[in-house]
Amino acid sequence: MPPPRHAALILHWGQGNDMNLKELSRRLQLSQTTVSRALNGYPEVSDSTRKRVADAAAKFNYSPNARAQTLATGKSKSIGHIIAMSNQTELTNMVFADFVAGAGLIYGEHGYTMTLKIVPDREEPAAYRALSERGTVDGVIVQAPACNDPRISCLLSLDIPFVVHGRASDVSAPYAWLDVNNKRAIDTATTHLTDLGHRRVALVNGRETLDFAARRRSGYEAALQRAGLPVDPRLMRSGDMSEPNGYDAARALLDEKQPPSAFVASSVVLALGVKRAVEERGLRLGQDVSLVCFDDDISYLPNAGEKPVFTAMRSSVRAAGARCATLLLSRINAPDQPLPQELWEAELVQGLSSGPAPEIPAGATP
Amino acid sequence: MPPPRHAALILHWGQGNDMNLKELSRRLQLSQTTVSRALNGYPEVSDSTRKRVADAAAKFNYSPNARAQTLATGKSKSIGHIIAMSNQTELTNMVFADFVAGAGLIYGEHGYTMTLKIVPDREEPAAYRALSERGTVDGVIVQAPACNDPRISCLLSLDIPFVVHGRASDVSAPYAWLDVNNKRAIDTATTHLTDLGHRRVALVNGRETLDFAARRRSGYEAALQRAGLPVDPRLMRSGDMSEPNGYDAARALLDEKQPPSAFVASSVVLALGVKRAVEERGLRLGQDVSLVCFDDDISYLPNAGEKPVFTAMRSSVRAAGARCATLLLSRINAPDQPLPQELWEAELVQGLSSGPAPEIPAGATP
DNA sequence: GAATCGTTTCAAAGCGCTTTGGGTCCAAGA
DNA sequence: TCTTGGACCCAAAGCGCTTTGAAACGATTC
Repeated sequence: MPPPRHAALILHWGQGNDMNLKELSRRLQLSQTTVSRALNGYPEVSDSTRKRVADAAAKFNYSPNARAQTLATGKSKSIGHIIAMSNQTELTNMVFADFVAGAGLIYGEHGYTMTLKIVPDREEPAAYRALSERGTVDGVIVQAPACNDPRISCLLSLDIPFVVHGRASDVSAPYAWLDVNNKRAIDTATTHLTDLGHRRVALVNGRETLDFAARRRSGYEAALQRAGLPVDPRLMRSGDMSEPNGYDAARALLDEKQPPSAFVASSVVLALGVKRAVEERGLRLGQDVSLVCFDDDISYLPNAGEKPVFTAMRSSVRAAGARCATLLLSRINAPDQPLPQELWEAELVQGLSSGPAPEIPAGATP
Repeated sequence: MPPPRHAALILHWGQGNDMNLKELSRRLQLSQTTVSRALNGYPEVSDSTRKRVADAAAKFNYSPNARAQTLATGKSKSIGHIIAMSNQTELTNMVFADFVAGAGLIYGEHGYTMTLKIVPDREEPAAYRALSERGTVDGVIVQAPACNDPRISCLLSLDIPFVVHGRASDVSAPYAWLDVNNKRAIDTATTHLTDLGHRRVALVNGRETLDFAARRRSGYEAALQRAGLPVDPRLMRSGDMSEPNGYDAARALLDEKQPPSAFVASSVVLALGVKRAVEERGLRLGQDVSLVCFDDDISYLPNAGEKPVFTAMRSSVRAAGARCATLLLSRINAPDQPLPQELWEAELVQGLSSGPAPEIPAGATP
C-alpha cells in the first residue's frame, strides 16, 4: 500500500507557520547565513545585527525547524531509551518511570529530547539497530541488562555512544556504565539479619537472568557463608518484581518444613507481597519475622519517614537516571574522554521490619 | 558559546555506514527515484525491479535515513508525550508507566516512535509550543488534565492532532478524548459501601485540581446524597497519590470524633496507605473497616486473583494508553473524521476489603 | 599609498530523502 | 500505419537548515 500522492500539497500543521529562515532573512534584508549565525551565537556577527535578528525572530515567532536542523547537522539532539516489554519482564516497568523521569529532566536542561521505544522482547535488537542506523538518536541508554546482554555488543559494534544502567557480568569489552553495588547491598542486608540472630534467611529475588538479580544473589550467598550458614536452595525464590509474586514466594517459604525467620526482598513491591503473606499468618513483621528489602526510592512508593515500614538498602533510581543522562551527554559531546564507570553504594535504612530473631523460629519445629 | 566548526567533518556514527540512497542506486544502476519507489511500495515499479532493489538493500544493509525522510515528507512519525514533573504532581508518575507502555506498543506497530519530554511544571506550555512549532512530532497525547487545562486550548490553537486521556470540564471547545467514567465509578464504589450499611464513608482522593479527582469527588457526593447521607467535609481528604499520603489521611480520619467505618480511595497506592493505617490500629480490613478503591490495573501492583485484596473499581490504564494511541494515529491519518470521544466504564471487582458495616462503628461513640 | 588584517556579510553547496513532471518503450486498438 | 495508453524509469527540484569558502569593507600598519 503506497503512501498517498501529492502529500506535499497537503497543508501540514507543522508547516502552517510558514516563517522559515529564508523568509525571515528576506524580511531582514540579510542572508540566511548571517541570520542563522546570529541566532546560533557565532562570533562573526556584530552585536547590533544579532540584536536585530533576535528581535525579528521573536516578532515573527520564528523557531528553526528541528527536522531540517537535524538533517543539516547530523545531530538529532535526542536520546533513545528502548524498553523491552513482555509478560516476563514487567520489572522494567516498575523502576522505569522514576529512572526515565530523572533522565528526562536532564535531557530537557540540555536541549535534548527523549525517544522512547517500547518493543516486544524479541524485537529489541532490531529496534536498537534501526534507531541507530536510521539516525534518529545521538545516543542510547540501556536499562536492566541481562548477565550476558546482546544489546551491549550490538551497540559497541554500531559505534554509538551509550551508557548502561547496570552491568553485564559476561561482557568483557569495556563500556560506560553506572551501577549500584548490588552484591554488597544485599550482602549488607543479609548480614544485618544474621547479626540479629537469624539463622534461616530467605531470598525473594527478581529474575536471575537479569544481571542485578544475579549479583544480589551472590551477595546473599556470600553473607550466609561468612556467617557460617548453609546456602539452602529451598530458601531462594526468584521471579517477577510484583506484589503477588512476593506474596506467593513468601507463602511457599513459610510453608517449608523449616520456614525462614527472615526475608531479604529485592524490591519494595516484593516486600509488600511478603508483608501480606506474613501478616496473613498472624505473624508480626519486625518481631516474629524480619524483612530487609532493596529500595529504589520510587517516588510514589516511598519507604520513608522517621521509621520507614521496611528496613532497606536504599539507592535512588531517579538519581541514577539523572546521572546516566549526564554521563551520556558528556560522552556524546566529548567522545574521547575515558569511559565512565560508576559504582554506587546503597545505604542501609533502619525501618520497622527487622528485629532480633525470635527464640523459637515462627511456626517451626526446631 | 557557538557550536564547533567543521562539525560536518567529524565522523558521526550515524553516517559511519555510508550506504545511502544515492550510493545504492548507483550500484543498482537505477535512479534514486526508482529505488525509493521500489522500497516504498509504489506501483510504478515492476516486480522484478522491486525484488532486485529489495535484495540489494538487504545485502548492503541499507535503511533510509530517518532524518532526511522526515524533512522530505514533513512527517516525523513520532508522537509527543509531555510529562510535567514537580513535587506536586507525582501522580502522573504512577499511572504514567503503564499508560506509556500501552501507547508505545501501538506506536511501534505502526512505525511511530514516542518522543517523551519531561519538563518542570511551569515550562509545560512552552514545551508543547516548541514541540509543535519545530515540527518534531506529528501529534500529541495529553495526560492527566486539570479541570481547566491550558494545554488543550494551546494545542487547539496550534492546530495539531492530539488526544487527551481524561477530560477538562471547563474547556468548552470540542477535542478528542478518552476518559473513564470517574464520576460513576466512584458513585458505584460509594453506593457499594452505603448498601453494606456504612453511614460514615470517607474519601481519600487525589488532588482535586485535576479533573479526574474532581469528578470522582462529585460521584462520591452524589452517591451520599442519594443514600440520604450528609456530605461531611471532615470525611474528605485529597492529596498526592502516594502511599504515605493515604496513610496520613486515613490516620487523621480515624482520629476524628466520629471516624468513618469505610473508605473510598482514589488509587491502589492510596489504598495501601489506608490499609496500613487501619491495620496499625488493630482493625481488620473488610470486617471492622471497609475500603473500595479505584484500580488502574497497574501491571506491577496487581490487585487480582480470585479474591483480590481490595474491592475496587477497575479500569486498565494500559488499555487506555493503547486506545489513545490508536485514536491519535487515526486522527493523524484521517484528520477529517469526527472527533473521537470515548467514555469507559470501570468494573466493580469484589475483593476482601469490603463487608457489612459493624454494629458499632470502629472506635466511635455512637 | 600599498599591503595587511579583522570584521561583517554573502552565495552556494550540501545533508539524504521524496515527489514532480516528464520521458522512453512496447503492445493493443483504430 | 498511426495513435493511444500502460508500464517502467529518470533528471531535477525541493524540504529548511548549516557550513564553506570568499568577498567587501574599513581600519591599521609598513
